[in-house]
Amino acid sequence: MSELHAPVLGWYDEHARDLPWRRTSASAWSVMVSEFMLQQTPVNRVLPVHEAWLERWPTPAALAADEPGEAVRAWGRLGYPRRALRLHAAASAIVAEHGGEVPADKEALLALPGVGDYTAAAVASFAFGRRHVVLDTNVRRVLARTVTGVELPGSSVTRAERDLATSLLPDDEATAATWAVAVMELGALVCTATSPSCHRCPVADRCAWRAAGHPAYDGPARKVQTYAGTDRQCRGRLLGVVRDSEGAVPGTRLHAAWSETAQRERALASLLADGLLVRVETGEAEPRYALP
DNA sequence: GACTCGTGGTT
DNA sequence: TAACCAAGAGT
Repeated sequence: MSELHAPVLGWYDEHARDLPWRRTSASAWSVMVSEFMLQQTPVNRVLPVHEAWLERWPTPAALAADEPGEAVRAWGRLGYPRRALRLHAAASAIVAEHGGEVPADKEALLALPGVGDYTAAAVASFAFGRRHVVLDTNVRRVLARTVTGVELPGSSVTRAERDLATSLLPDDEATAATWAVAVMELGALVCTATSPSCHRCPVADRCAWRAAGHPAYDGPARKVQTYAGTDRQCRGRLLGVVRDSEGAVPGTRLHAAWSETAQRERALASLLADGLLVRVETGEAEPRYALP
């Protein structure tokens, strides 16, 4: 038992947020939906969409029976709308291959569309109490600071990092599952990226980064994600036009949404390639575009 | 590994 | 205010 366990578990017991997907009444499907939505997206923006989603599609079968375009529409402005498409595809796979029940095995979860190492471990751990290393940006930051003594983890997960996380995972299955969510919560609420609240941290007295005097990050420059004027912004603008419309939208509407032709055409082509939009032949000269 | 893929709040 | 960042996945 690491000396980090007891204080972190105790802190979590007292300070954990009451999130819908954490309640004992929450289904594995609720947990899985939350994990898809939380990929690169803050909790506060996920909450209302998650609630509406579960009310409309309480099971994987319910979602699979609906059009993928409806998932894209219900995704709203969460961002990265391909996640909506993948969640729909994952629901279909769960119906086709798992009898409509979210699988509990990490390997089975990993085989689903849109489920990577993090999400597979998170669903197995949070929904089914399985023992897995759940390594997200929060956990990586907490371990980087408390154990390694640096402000921030590197750009990608290293072998050493995974070994460290594995060595800290409690042996007992139930304790391991609670530990996973507790470390994550500590990173989300206290050991935050830009302004950590060390005075509220249960392991501040044994934090290597704090003991070293909070040395600043000195690794390679972290990539800054620009947005204005990018293809991503253009795609978002175009998809938004169709998402907020009743039926198929004529190309002129897209033209009005983004004036630069070359970029608009490129973005439209990529949206069609991703399956986020489909071309609807009208018999007229001008094609229309709709959700799939 | 490096890149792409949305959106909006915070500093 | 421009930069930073938020429970990653897929190519």
